[in-house]
Amino acid sequence: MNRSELGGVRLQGVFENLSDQQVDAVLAAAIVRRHEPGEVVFEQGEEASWFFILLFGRLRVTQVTAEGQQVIVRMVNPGDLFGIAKALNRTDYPGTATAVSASAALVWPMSVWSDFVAQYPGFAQGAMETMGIRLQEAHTRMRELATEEVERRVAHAVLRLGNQAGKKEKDGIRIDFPISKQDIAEMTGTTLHTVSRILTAWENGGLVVSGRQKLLLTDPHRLLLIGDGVVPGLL
Amino acid sequence: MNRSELGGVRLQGVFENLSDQQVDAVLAAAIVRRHEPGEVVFEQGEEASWFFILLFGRLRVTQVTAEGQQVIVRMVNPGDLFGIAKALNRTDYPGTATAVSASAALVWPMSVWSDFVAQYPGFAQGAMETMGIRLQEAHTRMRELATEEVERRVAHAVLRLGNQAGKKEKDGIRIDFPISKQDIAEMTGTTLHTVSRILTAWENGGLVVSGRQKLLLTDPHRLLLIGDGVVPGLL
DNA sequence: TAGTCTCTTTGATCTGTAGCAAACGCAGAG
DNA sequence: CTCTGCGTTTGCTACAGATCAAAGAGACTA
Repeated sequence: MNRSELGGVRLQGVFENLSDQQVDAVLAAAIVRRHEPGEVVFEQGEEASWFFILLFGRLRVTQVTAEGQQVIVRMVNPGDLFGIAKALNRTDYPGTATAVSASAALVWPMSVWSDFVAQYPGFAQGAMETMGIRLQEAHTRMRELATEEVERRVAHAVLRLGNQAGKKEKDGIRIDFPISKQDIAEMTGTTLHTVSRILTAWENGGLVVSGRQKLLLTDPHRLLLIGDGVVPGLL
Repeated sequence: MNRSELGGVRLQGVFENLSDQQVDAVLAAAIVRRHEPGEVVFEQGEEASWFFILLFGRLRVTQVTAEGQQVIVRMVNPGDLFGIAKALNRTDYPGTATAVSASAALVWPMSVWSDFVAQYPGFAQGAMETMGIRLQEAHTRMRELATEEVERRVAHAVLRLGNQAGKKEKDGIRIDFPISKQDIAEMTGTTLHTVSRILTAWENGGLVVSGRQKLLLTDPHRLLLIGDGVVPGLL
């Protein structure tokens, strides 16, 4: 087994440039934590005492506005480094991480962060890479929110979900964790009502099959066309 | 003079942990480039051959969507590291940087990036800090775009401009570079028409004085209250 | 000083999407 | 198997803000 993997999970490059002994040392400093669906891994504003790599399962990272509206910042997928407040120069977590399916993560005390950065060049590099990816995703979503109408944003959102957490089935791509209309609304800056209307229109058009917390993309290609505005949209 | 400054400009921590000799070596590898208002420093999609630190002036970083709509991703202020495509693992620039006032920047060939990262721990650290700040800003704007109505977003945008590029005058805070309604619209995901209406309402309420590419914040405190939704807004 | 260009203002209309309200239906609990 | 709750659907209404249109006003140019 390649040491930059663990149980078949690619660890987002963080261990890429480490020797086997180094990987062992890093892993020795970690503990494993399991979380059931709905469990909170860490909470917005809480002191950032730990950072994590997700081994399996799925997390949702949210922020709440001053008025109490929730926004889903991103989903955390297996192999992802998360809870890295230190990389943002913060002492508290800027968001709340909640398990949406049964999950397990490697956990390190934040106190070892600086050591890891100092001792393992590949670690700092991996962390930077993670941030680069997130920054580009954030810019993409900013652009979408600023310029696209709701239906296109929803199309892009479900396609992203399909890429990150899609399980290929014979009749389409199934989103691999329970996802509600409310969730999709919080990813796209709209309401669950509008999401519901859009998805029923898509279902009638044969683009998706959606049920209670379930979503199957039956025609990703046409969804992409809608997302990119090449094609009018069904609502 | 502190070596982490240059001409009084704080260089965003990038040189923070370097010795004087190291700073000299880094500076020796740089050239200086000047740009007049309207000049393009680098263009979206272009091969990323250089990275920069702004010495003085002001730049606007934009992205254009497939449909040709422009979005202002951020403003670049003196001391800021920018054009760091390498940190995003990219070979091209993801956006276009345009000078909005007479500017000068230190310029390094991108080929030295890896050397700097390898040789100067403080450099990597500074780059990471830069990305951390940008990531948080991007999340803030995502949240705003997803949850706030236009007037509040515009309030937040002009306050940000005031903080980054505000010159204190006796009757308020002047935005230190030419800024059009169109610009503000592209920062907030709206149209110049709506921005114009909002600003005239604010001007009537004594919150700002706005002219052709000019903006003076006369009551930042009330603007903050509007931005945070504590107070209704004037439109 | 007139002329032109670009940025800005303002009015009138149109519409996408939020908000409200209520019914529906699947899924787990007892 | 029924009860209960939460996620969902759907109709109706309201309005923020986009769009369309056109005039106004600084600022630079000849």
